[in-house]
Amino acid sequence: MAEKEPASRRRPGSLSRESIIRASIELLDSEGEGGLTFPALSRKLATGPGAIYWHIDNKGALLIAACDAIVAPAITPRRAASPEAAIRDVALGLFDAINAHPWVGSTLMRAPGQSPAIRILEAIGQPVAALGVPDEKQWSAVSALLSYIVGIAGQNAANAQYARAHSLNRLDFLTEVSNEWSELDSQIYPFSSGIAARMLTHDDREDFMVGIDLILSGLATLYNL
Amino acid sequence: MAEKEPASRRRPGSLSRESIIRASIELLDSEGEGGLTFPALSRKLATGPGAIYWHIDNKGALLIAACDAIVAPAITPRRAASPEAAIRDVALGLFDAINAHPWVGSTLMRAPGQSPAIRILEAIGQPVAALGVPDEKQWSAVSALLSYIVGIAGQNAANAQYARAHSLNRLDFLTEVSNEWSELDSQIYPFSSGIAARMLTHDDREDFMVGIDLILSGLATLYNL
DNA sequence: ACCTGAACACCGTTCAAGT
DNA sequence: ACCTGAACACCGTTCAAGT
Repeated sequence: MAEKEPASRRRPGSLSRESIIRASIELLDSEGEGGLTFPALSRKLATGPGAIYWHIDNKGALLIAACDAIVAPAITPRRAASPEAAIRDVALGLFDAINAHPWVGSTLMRAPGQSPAIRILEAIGQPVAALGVPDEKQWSAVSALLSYIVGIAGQNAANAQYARAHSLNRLDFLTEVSNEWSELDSQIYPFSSGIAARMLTHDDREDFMVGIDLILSGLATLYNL
Repeated sequence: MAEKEPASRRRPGSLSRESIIRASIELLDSEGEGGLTFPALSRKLATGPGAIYWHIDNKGALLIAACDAIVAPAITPRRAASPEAAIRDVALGLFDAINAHPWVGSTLMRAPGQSPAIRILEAIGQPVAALGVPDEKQWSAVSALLSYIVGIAGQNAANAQYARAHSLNRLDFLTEVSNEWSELDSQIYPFSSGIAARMLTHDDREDFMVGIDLILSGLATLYNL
């Protein structure tokens, strides 16, 4: 029992990759995207920036690791009734996770091909294949779903970021957007000015799922599923 | 003819909002997303940072203005044969513009509700309405298309950014991604490791249009168009 | 092996001073 | 009205020195 920990005795709460990631997530959640800085992280961990660099490569890698720690549990597959249901589960799990941690949205967007994105690719790819989409069409189908999800994620993140920066709650934010749009010249922007009112009452989560359903429906039609 | 210019005689090539935006675009195109800095911009314009701040609010606004200058001409509506064709025109115009100016992708993503995004909303909203999508479903339909486009845009930007940072051309970049994916454990990542080979030959532009067609097809099915 | 913290290079923004 | 450029606050990263 003297050497349970790998080759070292460390003061309790000492640094580790995991503790750094945990502290980063807390900082990002409480302070927003701009909250993760090395000074702030060093303070929170009661250490110097150099110590952090011993455990991680750089800030980008830290962000991706933090993102991965949120994404992975959000998309763990439940037993779903059908491939469509599995895809909806993954999508909803991600949407809710990103809603709770908006910074995940912008990180996800800036890190295609990295491990969080690959997890999602896989979680969507398997049910898309099970759906019966022809082999050579699977990539474009999965890519469309992934891009759509990431697009929503990024915009939600940007909206949350804006609202935070101006310390607006959701309703105030929506009211502001709605007012701006309704003031657009209705000759030049008939659609945007006309849709402004609906901004106030729309449900992000429902709208998100409509997009998923549109793509799933398109897959069924185009490939006779 | 003495007072053609508004209330001032300026040395040729003097500062103006337009000249600043033009220089910014040149910098972003030639140096990538990180290329737009006030030191670099000041040097290019042979002035000091303070002078630039006389004409623009801050860096964010400058990025959005530069983005807008690319987006606006990219989506000017041609006479299209059908609403579907109009939507495809807008989507392709944007895709090509973002391909030529990858930084537009990440800027677009970070500025929802701003003028570049509203232009796109309008350019897609009008044909979606003309398509016959019921009034109360138009927002979710347009939002889905917009999010998909923005999602693709952001990922393309991130990929271009990565390739530039590692000075890889497109083929080298794809090869690297393909190799990474093919080395994934095929027990845990059957889809991703299986699709790796296709990475090398896929056509971004075609895949992008498949996504648009999936959504359009979904609209036709769900709303009996 | 792991941590400390000063130092470096760089950046966005401000502002008193000029014309 | 418009420009100059020094100064400020802040940040990511490095590294010689410690334990």
